[in-house]
Amino acid sequence: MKYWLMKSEPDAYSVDDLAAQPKKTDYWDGIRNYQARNFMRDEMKIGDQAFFYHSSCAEPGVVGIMEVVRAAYTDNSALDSKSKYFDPKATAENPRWVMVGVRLKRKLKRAISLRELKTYKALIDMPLLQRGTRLSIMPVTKKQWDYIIKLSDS
DNA sequence: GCCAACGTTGGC
DNA sequence: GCCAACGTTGGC
Repeated sequence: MKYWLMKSEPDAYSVDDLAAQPKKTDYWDGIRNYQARNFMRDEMKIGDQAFFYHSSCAEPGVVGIMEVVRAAYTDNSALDSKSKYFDPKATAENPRWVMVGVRLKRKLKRAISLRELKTYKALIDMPLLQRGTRLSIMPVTKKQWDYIIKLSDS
């Protein structure tokens, strides 16, 4: 089982939006970056755990815990000319983009801000904290995962 | 709103 | 296949 961090802008889709879905389950669409797509397509499996991360907002940080409930499948928003995620180069034969199904397990008892994450030596290697990293989906090690869970629960 | 960093595009 | 131009991300 692997661990992940998935970014979303709360103005567009927040952890509370996911919490409001039936069974707190939804799909994670709109990923238009190859490296992030490849993580979903090649490595994400049912049962994997993922942090819900709020980006581009007043207090960026980790806010929730999700579980992958469906492995990668076609992101049809790429084919929908009315979608904001429309990709003119995507075709039915080669849709290019995939999404996964996710379920919110719970919100963290205490959100862990980016500002706080940066203060811990144990997390120094997280890609999230590396200068210039813009990946919207990135792997998290078990150590980092456990460390953040402990922070939020204590 | 600014801007550094990075990814993608497209002319050559 | 190079690389300049452009668009996007995302923290601040």
